[in-house]
Amino acid sequence: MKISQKGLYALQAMMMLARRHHQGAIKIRDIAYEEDLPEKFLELILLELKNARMVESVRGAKGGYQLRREPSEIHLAEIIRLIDGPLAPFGDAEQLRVLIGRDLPHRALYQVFLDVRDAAARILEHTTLADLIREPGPRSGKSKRQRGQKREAGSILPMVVGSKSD
Amino acid sequence: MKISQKGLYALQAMMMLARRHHQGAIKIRDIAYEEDLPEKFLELILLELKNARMVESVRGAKGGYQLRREPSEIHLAEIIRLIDGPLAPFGDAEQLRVLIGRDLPHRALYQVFLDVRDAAARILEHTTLADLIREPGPRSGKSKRQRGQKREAGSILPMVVGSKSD
DNA sequence: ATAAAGTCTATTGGTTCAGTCGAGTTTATG
DNA sequence: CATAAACTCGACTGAACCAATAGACTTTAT
Repeated sequence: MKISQKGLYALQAMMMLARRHHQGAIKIRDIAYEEDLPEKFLELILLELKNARMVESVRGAKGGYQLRREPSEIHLAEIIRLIDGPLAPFGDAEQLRVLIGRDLPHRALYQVFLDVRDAAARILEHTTLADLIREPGPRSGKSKRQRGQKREAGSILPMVVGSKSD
Repeated sequence: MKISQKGLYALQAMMMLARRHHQGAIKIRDIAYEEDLPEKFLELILLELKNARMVESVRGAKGGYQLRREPSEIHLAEIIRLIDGPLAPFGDAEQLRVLIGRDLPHRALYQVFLDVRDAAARILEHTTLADLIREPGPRSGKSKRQRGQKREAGSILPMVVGSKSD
């Protein structure tokens, strides 16, 4: 799964709307300005998010966009699937399961692909916009971890300084 | 990370060479025929794999390609990085670490991206061609799991029949 | 010599990506 | 009720990338 520039913009816009969830409709222009996104392109993205019923629009003067659900009810996987397609690194999960069943010489390979997609899904289907908008800055060393959610797992692991892993 | 058709071809070709690792150089034509890959395109891919020192070529009549290392020493991540780039779903690991350090409003988002790439890396950097070429068919219900390697983890999990997960 | 094989550069047709334009519709407000 | 602010929607574009092909060239076994 590759996240495109458009996908990143969508995620940024949704984070911004989540941060201002209490403030009613936010103008496209304000989102574009604050997140530094191309306005016309953002317009297109918000339209898609609206058709997918993740946000709603208010038309006319004083209009704008707002989330249709609580930030804690919007998972990153939804947004990414909408804009960039399936989470699997090749094809989609259903297709991979078929290939694992039919293509004997390559089934082990497709099983690895499916394992990778499952690992990504486990993360992205459990992380919500609400998870992303707490602790805006690095202040306050210990922030309370609510409900045993994962998060920060990667950053706790010992990290070699010049790892150059990619 | 998205695996392209070209990336899949590369993985298939490498699996085929791993299966015949004992047989010396294999002709491009034979690989193309047996794996059903476009011959001229495969030629290009093998050249790249050669420049990356994963395979070596023998020129002239009786020539062909063969692995340069044992199948158990060739990790899927190497092949995928060569053909399709970094494992991260956006940018690469180094870049993400910089963004996590600098882009405070979005650091949580980039951390999730990094978690996804780490999850993929854990799988793809530990799976080798040797892992893929054992048990060609579904025969022999129990195959010996060597050295506590993961594998098959996904397929053991309870799977809802009509999951439609992507 | 020559046929069989890999090497290498160029090119092509198609698709996706990132983004722009502009005409249209809706609505708050004076 | 005029109008400006805002969303809606379809068309379009240039660049990059993808999958694949073509063809000339070099190397080597026999």
